[in-house]
Amino acid sequence: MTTEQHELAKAYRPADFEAATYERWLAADVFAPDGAGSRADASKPPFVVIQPPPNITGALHLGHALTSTIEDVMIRHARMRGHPTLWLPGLDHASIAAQYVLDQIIAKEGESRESLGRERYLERMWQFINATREVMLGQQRRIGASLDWGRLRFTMDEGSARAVRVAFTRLYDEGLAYRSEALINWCPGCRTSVSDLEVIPTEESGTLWTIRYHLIDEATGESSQTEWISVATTRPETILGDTAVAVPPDDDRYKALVGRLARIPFVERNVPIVADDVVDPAFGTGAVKVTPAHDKTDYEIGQRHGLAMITVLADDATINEQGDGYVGLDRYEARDRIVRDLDARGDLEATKPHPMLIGRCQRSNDVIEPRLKTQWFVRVAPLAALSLEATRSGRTTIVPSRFEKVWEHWLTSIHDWNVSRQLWWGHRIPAWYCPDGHVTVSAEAGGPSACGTCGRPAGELVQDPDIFDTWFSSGLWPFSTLGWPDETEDLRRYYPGSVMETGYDIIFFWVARMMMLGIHLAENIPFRTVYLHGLVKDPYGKRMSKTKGNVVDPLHAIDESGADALRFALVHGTSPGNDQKFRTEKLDDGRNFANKLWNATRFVLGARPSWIPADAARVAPDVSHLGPAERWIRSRTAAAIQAVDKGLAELQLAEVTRTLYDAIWSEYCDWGLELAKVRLADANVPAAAREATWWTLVESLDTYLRLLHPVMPFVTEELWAAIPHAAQDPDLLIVADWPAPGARDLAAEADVDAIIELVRAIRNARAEAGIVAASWLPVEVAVPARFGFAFEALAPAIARLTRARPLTIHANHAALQTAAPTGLAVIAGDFEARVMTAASGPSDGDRARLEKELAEAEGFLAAARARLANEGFTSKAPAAVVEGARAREAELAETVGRLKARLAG
RNA sequence: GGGCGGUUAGCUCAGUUGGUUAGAGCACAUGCUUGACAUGCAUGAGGCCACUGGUUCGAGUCCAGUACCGCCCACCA
Repeated sequence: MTTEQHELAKAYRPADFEAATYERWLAADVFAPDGAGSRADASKPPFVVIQPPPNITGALHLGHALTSTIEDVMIRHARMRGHPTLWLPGLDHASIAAQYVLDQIIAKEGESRESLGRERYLERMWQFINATREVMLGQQRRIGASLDWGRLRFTMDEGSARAVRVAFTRLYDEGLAYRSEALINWCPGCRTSVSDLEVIPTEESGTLWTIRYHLIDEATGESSQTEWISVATTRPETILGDTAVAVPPDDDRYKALVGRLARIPFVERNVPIVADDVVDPAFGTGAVKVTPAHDKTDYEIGQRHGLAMITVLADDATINEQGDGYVGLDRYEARDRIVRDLDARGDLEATKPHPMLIGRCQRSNDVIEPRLKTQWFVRVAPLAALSLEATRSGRTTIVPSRFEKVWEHWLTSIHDWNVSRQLWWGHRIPAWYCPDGHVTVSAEAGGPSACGTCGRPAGELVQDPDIFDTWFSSGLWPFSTLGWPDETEDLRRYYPGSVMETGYDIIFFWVARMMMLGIHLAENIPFRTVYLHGLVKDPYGKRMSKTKGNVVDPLHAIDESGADALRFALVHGTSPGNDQKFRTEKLDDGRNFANKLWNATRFVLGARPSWIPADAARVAPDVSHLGPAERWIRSRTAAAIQAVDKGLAELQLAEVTRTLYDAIWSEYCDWGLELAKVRLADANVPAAAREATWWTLVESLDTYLRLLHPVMPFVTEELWAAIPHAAQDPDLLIVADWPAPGARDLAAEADVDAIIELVRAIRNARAEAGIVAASWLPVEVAVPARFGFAFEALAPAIARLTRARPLTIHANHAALQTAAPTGLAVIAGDFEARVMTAASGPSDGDRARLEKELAEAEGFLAAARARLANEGFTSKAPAAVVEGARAREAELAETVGRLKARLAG
């Protein structure tokens, strides 16, 4: 195989290659599990990630970028491990959200839903989404998402449409979907019903009015002027629909009134006084007006007591013909008028401010009105039970597990799902009504040929004008995208999915619905793992929103810092289920890291021993020529592989970036390259050894690029193309093999770590003493026998890093003291050194540093001794811990002794 | 009203099953154009781990409670 010699630019400029790199992946056809460039091992189980299809309403935000990145990390990792991977792209038609956006757009053009009419409105919608579609898909490509574009799906395409029809028909036939009049949440702004989940309880200051309902005199049948019952309400306009007054069952104040009648003002209706447990005697007057058609609790009271249910609001939240005297008034105008009129009648007893929760529409923010409507519902209890069984049995696990509690609670107290919406953009409910009122539900694309009950021809049937809740089609996503209801090869192979990844904010909207519908309709759980990420918040912990103006545009971030930097920033800050605060400085960290890696690679390429050809194929370093530094590098790389594997297995992705950032920057670059640099340039080192050093650098770099690829795919692909490859390597890193775990070399790690500590200590002494950084000074070091070999091997590098000239080695401390009675004293672990300054004896600054070190060491020593003096510790702590404490004590005592000796001398 | 999460350096966050001296990045201070990298290098300063009590030889870590912040759920009109 020929290695494509890729010239590396001097500076890291992501904009110069990211787009081209993505094109190379596309051209190689590596995203699809069965693509031409796939190196998947068909015998391995497929790895399927289910992506929440973003709403086709416009631009993607940071939350989308986070989702795409996390999923791409999972997919790329699985792909490199040789699994056939499926990550299916898609878009959601987002019926209510899309209509809301489009309504605002056409409003600016002076149009409205009504002025356009259904057909033209829908044409306009297609026009709109055709424009946003490419923009949104382009954004996903820019972030590097390796989605299988050949399988792109849209929730309004025919595949989804058919799945919706079949799913609903099946539910209907099984009695799990039904049409009924019930109290639903009505949004006057959107002119549609919405589900309970779409109602946002909002803390607001309202008013609590206490009003009088006069009792009916049992003798005369007339409204009494002396007897009344006082009720408290926050919504006086609903008086018009009152059909009872409810009191607590055993309340002495009201016992005698139960069974009597009260007169509702304005509409002059006589209603019963009933006793009901739900009434709290401590709230308000202890008596409550009952409006069954406009309040959830009242509705239940109404059902229990067989009360009339009178709807007084029209679809636009004005008072309808039931509200005698107030017809046509807006609900709030009617409220004001009614309060005034009550006051005028002398029936307004009290007015006081009242903090309360008001339900607002998630989309339009309009105040939701509960009201009676005939709607389609899905009976979810049996489906919820199946979903609970799936998580309880562990067939599906939720990460993080604390969300299982939330899941349990919601699914055990779930209400039937109102699936019909009085909107236009969406899947039409496949129900037809004949003039006799028969209902025919049909999965046929063209509708039923005749009424299923009486046989009237199709021409006489009228289809339900309503459409489905967006989440109904989203709920079918894991299987509708694989060809369901047909028993396709894809469905067999890729269902259930491996991981369903999304934000915790749509656990009920989407995750629970997929689970319920998947288990029932596709007859298996839709996914084995639910991974929930947190929300991306602004630097102050507030939700990002356009109205707040605190949004960070992912594309802008990519323009500024590169897609890899954005991905790094997002992954670095994420942990399962937890929100992250995002500040743009985080992008700098990612970009700087990529830049560091870029330059490290340039260094390694430039440090190639001249006799190795530039296009040489990769060879493993000759182990017989490895020095301590090389062994250390390899061992640290092996440690990184372990840590990264662990992080990925546990879905602790921030652990992965942390590990790699430290390993690459603080270990490989700061010490690995610095130590190797000297050896590579040292003419005294045999060629074979220098060769081994270089191949070690290449080998570790190669491993780090592979490990980092899932998180930072662009820069790693670009850099990988420039380094030597092994014969079995593919052309592209994206399909290269994931690194195999290697063995640690703890002896080498211990040696080099100790030497690093010495180098740091010498630098510190020099800096504290104010020695000019560039000056070279003689350094004398006492090297304990056990470090002898490693120290000698690394001596040239140590000399360079400490600016020691010459660097003289002594066999023991006594020899050092004799040879170098003066100079800056450096005591680091078992090493002791002297930096020979011109001055003789410890200077004041030197003395201060040593005294500080002594005080510190003495403090630790005292603590160690106290611990060991504690009989409880020595008898109860594990032997290894006690042993460690003893060793620690000895070491500290040694250090203290040497510091004291130095200060005395 | 019920439940969940958070509280560790100025800021953003790590901290494995309790065990030597609590870490990182950014910001800060000082000094460096050291032939990969100033998007950098070196060195340093900076923490009563929210509070109270308990368990333990030993607590940032486990338990109970408190405070504050955030979120979810819920039929006080």
